[in-house]
Amino acid sequence: MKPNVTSLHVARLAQVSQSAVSRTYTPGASVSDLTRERVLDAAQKLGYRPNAIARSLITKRSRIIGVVMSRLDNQFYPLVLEKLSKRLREDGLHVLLFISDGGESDDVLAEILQYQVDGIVMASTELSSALARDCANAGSPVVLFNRITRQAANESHPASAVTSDNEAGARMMARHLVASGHKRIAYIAGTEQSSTNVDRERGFREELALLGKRIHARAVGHYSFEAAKLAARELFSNPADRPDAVFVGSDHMALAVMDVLRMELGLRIPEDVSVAGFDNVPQAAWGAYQLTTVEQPVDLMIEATATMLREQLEDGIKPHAVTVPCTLVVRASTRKECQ
Amino acid sequence: MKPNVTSLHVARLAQVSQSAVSRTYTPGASVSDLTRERVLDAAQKLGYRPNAIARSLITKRSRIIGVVMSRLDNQFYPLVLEKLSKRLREDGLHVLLFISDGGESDDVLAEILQYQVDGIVMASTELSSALARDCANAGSPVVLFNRITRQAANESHPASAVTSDNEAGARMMARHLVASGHKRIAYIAGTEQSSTNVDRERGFREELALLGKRIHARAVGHYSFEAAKLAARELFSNPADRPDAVFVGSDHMALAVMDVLRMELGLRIPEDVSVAGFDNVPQAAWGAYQLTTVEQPVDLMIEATATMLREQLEDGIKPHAVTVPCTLVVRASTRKECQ
DNA sequence: CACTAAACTGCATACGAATGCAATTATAAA
DNA sequence: TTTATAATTGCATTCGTATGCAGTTTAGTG
Repeated sequence: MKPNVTSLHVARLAQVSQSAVSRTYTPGASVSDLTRERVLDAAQKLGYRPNAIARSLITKRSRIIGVVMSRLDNQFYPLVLEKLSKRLREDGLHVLLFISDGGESDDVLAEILQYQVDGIVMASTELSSALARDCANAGSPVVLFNRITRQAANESHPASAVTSDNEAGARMMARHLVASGHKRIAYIAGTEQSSTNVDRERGFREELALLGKRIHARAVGHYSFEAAKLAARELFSNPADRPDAVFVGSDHMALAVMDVLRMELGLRIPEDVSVAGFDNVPQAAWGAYQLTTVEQPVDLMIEATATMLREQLEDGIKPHAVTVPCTLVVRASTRKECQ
Repeated sequence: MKPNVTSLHVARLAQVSQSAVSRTYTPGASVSDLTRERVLDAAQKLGYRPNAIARSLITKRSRIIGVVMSRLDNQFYPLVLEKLSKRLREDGLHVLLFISDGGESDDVLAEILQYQVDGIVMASTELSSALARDCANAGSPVVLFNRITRQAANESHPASAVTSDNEAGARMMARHLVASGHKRIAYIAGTEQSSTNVDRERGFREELALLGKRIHARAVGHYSFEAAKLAARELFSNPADRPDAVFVGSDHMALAVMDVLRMELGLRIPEDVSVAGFDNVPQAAWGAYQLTTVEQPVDLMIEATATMLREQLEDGIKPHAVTVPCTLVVRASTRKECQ
């Protein structure tokens, strides 16, 4: 049923050795043009394709990168995935995808490691020290994407990290909101212990403090659409003390917040309340939202990820952390002047 | 640096043969409890993980499914990907992801086949006959997801297909729009030669005909956000002959259309024009859009895909086509009564 | 207690390609 | 033309695990 054609079959037809066939498909190996031609000819006739599995077994390189994600409902991540996949393909790498909702990340990692992946990109969970050690032992470089652990910055820690400058981004937003005259500025957090949230909240809080302000009200949205709706209802339940601006920890949540403010509470944006987010997902630019936000430079982050993987794979460079700059994107969801 | 621990190392430590180690990790193999325990013990100590690559080489099962996607910007697909990945994992299968923008699907397929995948899910392109043959020769069942070829329905063709009943869905929408009194009904097509568009457009056209109506105006949006905007501008450029409803070939495009109608043309939805889509992506339910649409039952489609793969893998069942029913989801973007 | 069946174990080999090594051939230098 | 050198080639082995086979132990039965 599946009479796999192997390099040996090709070799026989081409009247050369199996080695010659192998060398034909190994860039940089020593084969004469004549031999190569005969091999390719025979391969063509037989419909031969080198078996990547067998190759991996002996080279100890699978050319597979394990990518762990959760929350593909937040458009930020599908875009990352798309670009990452394309970018890695340029380096001859392929993506083995795992969707993990958090809890079972240990199992997921075990499965990934079985496939002898050349590297791992984690865009879902923080990496526990135990897991990081496992990966290091397995010889698989790990890149944390859009998250960082305290240890990752530390040279001795075996995981790299790529993040945008979340703290600086949040500071920009703080300045923007204050400069446009907002007085009662609220914050809706993502997952509280996540590094992105910690950094964004810290930057926001500290910059407000520098400007003589403070976070007027706060709720937690866990980076989830539904939880963000609840958070919005909570923050705006008391009309007497309603925020005049709310900085939301991610666009995904911010869009949910806007829906609640407008549809449920009948508030106008930005006249009654300004809303700002973080990420700059495509929907933030949609006409009905026009969300002011902080852009995370996905392309740069992807490039950094790919570079880091390659460096660690080929040059044995030590894991380290890379941070790329954010940009403020002002749209119509925050008002310019405010009295 | 990467002193891979193999079954042989475990065997030595556990004082058993390598076979015993292998059998411990092979469900259904014959090992005594004592032996298994010793093996697991030793494995634990050494941090052993079976090498999936080596296993695949000999079993000729990689437990990898190649998934080809494009357009992750259309939220429908990330959700499919997420659910598919989770569902396949339940069957012990993993997803090797490829993003293809169309043209290079031949190359992509070649790379996929090198990994000896157990099956392929194509959610990007139609499958050319040549490629289908390649896959069949390689022994990899192919499931076309949300697309179908004429031949796929044919028993002799080597590719399966999972689709929703696009034609019936479009018919529902035609009835809905006519029943609510719309007179000048436009259609914005997706990629014209795609099976989804062909089926949707046919169903829509034919049902309108049954109701004594016809498509009043038509443009093409290529399933792209930007192209849909152009299409909307084109259709609504002449105020004298403006459609009073537009059925858009996908939600992704429909949302773009709504933006143009409201932001650029100052039209009210649904008072001035009704808009309807297809897919029922999460954003369709968002407050600012509330898009009437036809729901494609993703869960059923995923289940059908997983089942089909398993059947073809394990039971050698022939490829075939599965169609699951759609549902009309009426929201606020289409008006109820119209005079 | 004897005897058959079942469960278990280890040996040896296979999966398909890559690669060090030695042998051979082609090329360049003298 | 001769010799030194580089390029090419095939042989044999290796990667880590699964599995048929034959031998051994255990359990089951009368």
